[in-house]
Amino acid sequence: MRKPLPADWLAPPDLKAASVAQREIAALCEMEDRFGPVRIVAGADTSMKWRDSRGPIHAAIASMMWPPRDRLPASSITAVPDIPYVPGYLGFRESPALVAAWEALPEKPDLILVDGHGRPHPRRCGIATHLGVVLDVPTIGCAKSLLCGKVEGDLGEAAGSIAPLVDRGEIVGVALRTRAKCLPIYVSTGHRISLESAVAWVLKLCDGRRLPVPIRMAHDAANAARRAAEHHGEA
DNA sequence: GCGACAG
DNA sequence: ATCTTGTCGC
Repeated sequence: MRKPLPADWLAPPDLKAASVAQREIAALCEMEDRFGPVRIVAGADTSMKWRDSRGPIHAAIASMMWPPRDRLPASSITAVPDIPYVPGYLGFRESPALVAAWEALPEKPDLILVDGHGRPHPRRCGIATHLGVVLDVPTIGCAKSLLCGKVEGDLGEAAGSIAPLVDRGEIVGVALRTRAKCLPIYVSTGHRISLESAVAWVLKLCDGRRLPVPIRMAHDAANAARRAAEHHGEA
């Protein structure tokens, strides 16, 4: 059994305490491969009303069997976050709902691709790292834009091209051209996986798309949950 | 002090 | 973070 989670890791009283929690989580983040055979791979994402940073969010985790890629029923839940969106604190806004979605899953995934950064974060604790350490599950961060750091060198035009993402002298991730003639995505270690393995998994799961299929699946499931809630007269 | 800022 | 329609390129 694991040690019980510090309350501040998911519900700190203020952003000061949140920053302390992020440094604690970052210290426990593992950037080496530590997982067995992957039988189920998942994507995690949330949806909300446009520009409504205070209302409810809809979190979803969508899984597929690996390697046959058969999709499993997604787990989605609706909850009101403790905080609005604040750059650098996304984990505290979305992780509690994603943890609830995880707990509702009949079969737990062996690897989760998270919509957002892992290591490329001011305190090295993006949502992918946050969720990975809290759940003690291997996670990969996949973001569509930068929070911090800069891409070094030139990114090739071909699909599969990578360029290091450096922040304060540290390689925290890579810009990855998952598809020719598309903007790159930013891939990073979330927890219990190396950057090299993270890139390999993302490429395997993109299937001609800019974003990995599991993330797209989670995105669709979260949107479906939001529309279902709106259809019931909420918000 | 100023600017930048995942979702 | 969302939504819609048309349009363009491979």
